[in-house]
Amino acid sequence: MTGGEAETTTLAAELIAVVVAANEAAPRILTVEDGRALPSGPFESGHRSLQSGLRAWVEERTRHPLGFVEQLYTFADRDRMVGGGRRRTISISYLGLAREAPTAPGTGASWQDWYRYFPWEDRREGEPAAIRAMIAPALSAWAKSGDGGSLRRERAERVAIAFGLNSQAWNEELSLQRYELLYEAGLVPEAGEAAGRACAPGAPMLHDHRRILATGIARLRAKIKYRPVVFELMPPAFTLLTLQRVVEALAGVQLHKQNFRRLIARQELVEETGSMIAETGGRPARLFRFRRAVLRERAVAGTKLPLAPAR
Amino acid sequence: MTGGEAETTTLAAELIAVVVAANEAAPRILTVEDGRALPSGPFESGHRSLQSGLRAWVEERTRHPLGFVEQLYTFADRDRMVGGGRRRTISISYLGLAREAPTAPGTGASWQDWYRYFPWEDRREGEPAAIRAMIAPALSAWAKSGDGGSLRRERAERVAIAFGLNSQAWNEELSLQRYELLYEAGLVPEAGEAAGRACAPGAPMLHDHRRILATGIARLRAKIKYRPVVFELMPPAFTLLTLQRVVEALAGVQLHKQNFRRLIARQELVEETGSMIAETGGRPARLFRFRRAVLRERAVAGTKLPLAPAR
DNA sequence: CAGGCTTATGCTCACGGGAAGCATAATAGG
DNA sequence: CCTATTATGCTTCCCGTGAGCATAAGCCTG
Repeated sequence: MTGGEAETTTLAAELIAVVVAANEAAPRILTVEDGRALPSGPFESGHRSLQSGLRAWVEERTRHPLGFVEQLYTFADRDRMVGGGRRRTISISYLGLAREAPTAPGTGASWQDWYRYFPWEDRREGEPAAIRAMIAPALSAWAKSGDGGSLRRERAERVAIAFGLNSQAWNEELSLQRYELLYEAGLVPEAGEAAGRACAPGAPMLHDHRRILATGIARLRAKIKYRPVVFELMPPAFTLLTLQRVVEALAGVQLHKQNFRRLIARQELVEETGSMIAETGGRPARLFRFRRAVLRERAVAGTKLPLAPAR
Repeated sequence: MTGGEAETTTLAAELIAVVVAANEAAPRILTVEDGRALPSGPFESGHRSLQSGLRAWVEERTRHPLGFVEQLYTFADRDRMVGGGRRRTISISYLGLAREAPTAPGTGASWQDWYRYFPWEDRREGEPAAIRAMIAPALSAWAKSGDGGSLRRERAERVAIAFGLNSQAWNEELSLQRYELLYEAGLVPEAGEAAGRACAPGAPMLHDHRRILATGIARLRAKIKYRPVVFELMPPAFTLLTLQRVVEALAGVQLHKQNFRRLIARQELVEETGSMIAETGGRPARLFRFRRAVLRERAVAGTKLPLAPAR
């Protein structure tokens, strides 16, 4: 690993995208293969950079520019036989934010609610019944089945922290850890345990795409706490309640309304459009727009949302 | 980017490591080429995974295990001619934490203070003279030289935020943004501007290695605020002042002593070894060791250091 | 048209954590 | 014994956050 170009291995590179949109009801993700895979494809020599290849492709499908793109993680697949010899694939995953628009027909692309794949991540209506009824007991059983007391204790501790059991607080950023625990415990179909084994609710995906999606969820949930990225998902004008609903949909938790407004107001993230909207049957709400100026003012500094910092 | 294995491009993959150690005086980084480059090398087919290749190599040189390894960023180099055809190199950079130990002779590896490359990042003694005397004026001139008022304003704003000018607070996590500004403004040798142009102080590195190092610094400075990673850099037993000095060396700022201790104590990150040490000429200090148990207890949860969260 | 329902907004209060500083203890060196 | 230096305990002020109370302003129903 010192001298420059020694016997380098022949490799292929693949880009995988977690493209997120959102409405008040739920975050949405762009999928292919009838909802069973994330959009992905080879990194080609024509691409100027990793990111530009990804951008061009996604924008073509969604007909909307990706407002925000961020690298998630890079990993090397296990060896795969190609033709006669060995070749490894390096997969580079990205998180992108967009506005939902009809997908181009014939591409197999479609938008899906992300809680379809992770029902246990949605705590807006309180703890989902499936956690207490199935996931928690199954994970406890798995923890108890470990060899040796220290392994058992460690597993039990990880489960408690990740799922907020035993008086631990729920931390919405741990979506990846939760998926990994379920995988290790053989509670998701992707783990390929003996057929017939009971699995946690939630639609599976091909390969490790659900794992990548969990990574994207975790990253986005962490990011909205200190960067004004939610607005990439909002329409040009919106009410404060709509904004709150979208944040809640992403975070999977409910927020205190007055405090949410106070925080948004104090940071001057939005400005009034001047118009009002009355479509909810209640008092009409003012419409706001994102203050684009904050992107410059705080290009690198932060913002805050009323979600407790990750413990 | 839909169908699996279309015309994939032939690629090479390279691993680049930012390996950090630290003492009370300054953080140290592992370099090669007489301090002019970061250790790097091809990703070989023998490696089980990206990370394991990196680990093995570094541990061989430093004779110490890497306690903590984290991926930084992946990027694709511009096309490079290899033999007759085109080949692109994908570079995957990593941050690793280690304890400093003599490097194996003959490898060209050596440890260097990281402030040697980034003198402007060290504010432990207050704002370095070079910022006010040279960097700030040069960046202001660069901002004013932009075409168009909005570009000028944007540049001035970026400079002010990154370097804490105009009553902005200094944010130690912005080391990458600071380096990028200096690069854009042609104030570092790597930018390859017309020779003879005045440059900011600080030793340059080959290729884009100083940029990668800046990325590693930013990541580490952010990380120590919510994960107990500092202890990877500490000897088995240490005084609280030593711990504080190391944190200060990494963050490049001074901390309030009493508050630092209170925070460490409250989180139960350390436990007394029982012995004392008197080598400073003052009252003898108690020796502490890291409570390894917190790695399990808070495998995914956090810790806090008395560094203001990134605004 | 009154009353009820729903959503929007303003304001208060208590609590906890963080920033800064005061005060005291314990050692080495002249 | 006095001074310099470092260790440690405690207090005080301030501000952000969490949680609610109260009121405004529409729509809908009987």
